[in-house]
Amino acid sequence: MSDDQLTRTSAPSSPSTSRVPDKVSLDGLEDKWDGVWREQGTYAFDRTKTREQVYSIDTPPPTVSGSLHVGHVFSYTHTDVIARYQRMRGREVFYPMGWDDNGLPTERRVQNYYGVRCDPSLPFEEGFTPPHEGTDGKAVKPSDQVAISRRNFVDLCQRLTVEDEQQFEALWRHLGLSVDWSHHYQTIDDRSRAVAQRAFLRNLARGEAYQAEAPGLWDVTFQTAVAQAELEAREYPGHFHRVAFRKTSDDSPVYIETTRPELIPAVVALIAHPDDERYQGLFGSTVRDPLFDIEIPVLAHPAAEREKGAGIAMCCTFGDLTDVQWWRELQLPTRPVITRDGRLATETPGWITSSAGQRRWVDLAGKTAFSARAAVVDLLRETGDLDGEPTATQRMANFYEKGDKPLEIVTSRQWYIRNGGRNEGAGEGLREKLLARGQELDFHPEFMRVRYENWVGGLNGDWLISRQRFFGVAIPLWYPLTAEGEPDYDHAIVPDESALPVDPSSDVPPGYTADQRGVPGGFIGDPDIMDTWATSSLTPQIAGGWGWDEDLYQRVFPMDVRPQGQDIIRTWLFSTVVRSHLEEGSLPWKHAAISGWILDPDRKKMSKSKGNVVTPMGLLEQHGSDAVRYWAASARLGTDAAFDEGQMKIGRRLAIKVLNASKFALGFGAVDADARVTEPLDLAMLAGLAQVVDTATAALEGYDHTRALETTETFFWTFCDDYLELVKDRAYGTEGTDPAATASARLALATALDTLLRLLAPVLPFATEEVWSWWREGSVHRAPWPTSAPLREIAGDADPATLDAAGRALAALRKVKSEAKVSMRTPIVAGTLVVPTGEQSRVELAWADVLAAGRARVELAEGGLDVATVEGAELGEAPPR
RNA sequence: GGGCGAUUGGCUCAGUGGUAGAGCGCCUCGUUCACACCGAGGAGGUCACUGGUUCGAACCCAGUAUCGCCCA
Repeated sequence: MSDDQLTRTSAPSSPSTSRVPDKVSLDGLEDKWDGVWREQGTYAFDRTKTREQVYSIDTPPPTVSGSLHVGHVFSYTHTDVIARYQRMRGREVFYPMGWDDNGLPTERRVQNYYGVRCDPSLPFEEGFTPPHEGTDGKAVKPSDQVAISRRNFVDLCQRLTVEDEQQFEALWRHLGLSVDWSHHYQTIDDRSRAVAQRAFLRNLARGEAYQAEAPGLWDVTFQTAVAQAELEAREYPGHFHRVAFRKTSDDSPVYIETTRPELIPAVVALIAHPDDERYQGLFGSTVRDPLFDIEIPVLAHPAAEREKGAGIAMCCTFGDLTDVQWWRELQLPTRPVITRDGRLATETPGWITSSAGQRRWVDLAGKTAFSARAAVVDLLRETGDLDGEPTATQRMANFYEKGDKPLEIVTSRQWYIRNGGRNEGAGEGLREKLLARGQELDFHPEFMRVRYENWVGGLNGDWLISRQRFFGVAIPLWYPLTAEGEPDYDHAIVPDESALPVDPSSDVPPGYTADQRGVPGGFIGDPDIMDTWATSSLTPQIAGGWGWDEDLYQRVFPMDVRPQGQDIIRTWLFSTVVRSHLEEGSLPWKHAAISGWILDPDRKKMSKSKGNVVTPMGLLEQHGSDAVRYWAASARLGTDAAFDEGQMKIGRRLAIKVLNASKFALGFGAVDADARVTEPLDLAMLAGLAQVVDTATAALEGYDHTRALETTETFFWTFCDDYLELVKDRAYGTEGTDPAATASARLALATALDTLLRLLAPVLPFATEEVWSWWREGSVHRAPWPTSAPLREIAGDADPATLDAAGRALAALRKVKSEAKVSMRTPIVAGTLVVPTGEQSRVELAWADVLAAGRARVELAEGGLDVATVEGAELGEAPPR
């Protein structure tokens, strides 16, 4: 530590040559340094630090049952650059890693990997052995899957995710993420489940969680309710069917157009726009449907689209969300025909009373929506009420993001959490408060804020959190059973917080005994689990120890930054803001750092389904982790980046350059203790470096790692190509060189290197650490971030332009040789170097170095040209090798 | 349909009012003791388009086109 303090405020201590290797290489640095960092606890979080001293990161927990792809490497590198910078700035960085192993992706992966499926009605089987251990990615057909109990299934989920997590950790370590691996969590582990359940119970106690029997979006494939945040609107092919309804008064036809004729038995009204002149006479009258003799009113509502189809719509239970709106606002009856498996009910609905209608229903009962549609069309052809042929159309339909059938709308009892989507009860004014939270949050880049605002502004309901799945965090409630054996949902039984996590399907609620489960007068557990976001929205609380390590929690919450992708602003970011607002009355973090997409060379988003994903580990091994990190760090937050292996090669080149230039700069042995930087060129270089330090620091403070890297990199290449060449002879102490000038060069080299290594450390942790180990104690990643003050102290009023001018002068000398097609070792024995007007005095300051580096004996003059040139150059003989 | 972002040399991208930049690629040359996973030099662009503001526009304003994304 004292060594670090020394380097920060004064010239670096003397480099020792003993540890500079003869041959340098990037190969093997990842394993070498990961091992050292692990052993020395380089990234261990010191929990004695106070909140002001801590920089805390709410790391995205990757979905462990998926596979990591290049996009993960990309965005996680952005976070790590921030983490490393903040650590060097002196903040104690809280950088945990979580695994998201809760939810449908894990369920599906377990089904495929082990060849099983969950049947909650089955009993637990001790010592169960699954039929498969990995199926090479091939899905086992559902009919061949072995049905097992929920507990057996969950056991397999946890078994598999442990294996996946090991692979993920290995990749992150290889990439060099400076995570404290002792702080890790799984979204399905006991603590996460306890946090999710505790937060839910507190929402419940404050009235922010409520249950409702309401129409909701339902996926018939997965047989679960779906929240607004999980919707995806997609084009879906269908047909418009022009169907005649009959006026009750005179049997004359009223034509409607529908894409879902199978819902005719669920019709509750025909609805047109109140201003639509065509239907003024019909409002208030009734019509009958053509097949089932259901009498329905014709009503007016402004949501009816006049331009669409016939301008009058069939309102059913429920074809789309507009139907739900009409049902609610016009207080229409409920006539559900679609069941939760997506089929029409088997029993004849009570509202179909005519014998003809009942006969027709028999043709439809139990059919899928798709088959029923065909059957209805046949019936309409028979009765002659289908006008013309159905015409093809593309309509927008709502899909569950992981599903491939359009969502149905079914009525069910579900739990909701207030999120500002309904302005009532505990949700009153909530939307505005959450919009204000969005204003409070620093988005990087700033324009990502509008995605948050668009989403919050467009919410049309509260957050539905119940999911009818098996693997997840259970809703921690039981319901008393009445004497008739019916659940009393209004008097939910809650567990004590100290008992969390609970599993209502096996745990017994307070005040009951196990044998009362399912018995009249006894109890029943809520069978559902929570939406995965209901847990993931609490990652700051989970990672921070909310409820089980309050001491830690108060040191890290609210966190400093949430890094994440732009695609989940509406889900993860928003839901986390909601939970933190409800629970803590604050934002969960100060900053949101939003990474862009990785695009393949055709500018398409890279994804597994497109088959263009590259394996991250292979990439790291091929190019080296520093190289891949360089590519990632070259892309700014919020900006999509091309997958560009060329950029990785440039990164590799830079990392190798760091090793080689360091070898040179450190290769002169110890610098005398009384050495001073005195030569104008050396002072100018350090003055330029001071500017770079300021620019890079300001950029990183503003979450602009790209600018920091670019500035540092540009300077570093000038340092290598010009400065090193210019001072080489002097640094070597070539015969006739003033020893003080030699000492000046050597000290300046060491000073600059010390600073450059620290500037590059966040992006190139392996190469910089390797070099640091040659001549420094401890880790560069725990060294202080450089400041410009000590550099300026040395450089005084030196002008960085001196180095630029000297570099251009040297280039002019090189050009002479290049155009003469001779070796750079060839001397220039005569001529005049003419530099642009005003530059002569600068070049003079470094004239001896310029002549030495250019192997030149020429005069110096200035003239009107804007580039330095050599006039009357005479070349000598290249010295023999 | 509304919104956000992008459009600069073959490629990937910097550049927010003052004479167009970098790297890669390309061409030419060079085994110099830090570096051939190298070095040096060079060629290459009417800054998507149309108007406007300004002494001056890649940059500001209005509109158009194309691409990507978000929301309906």
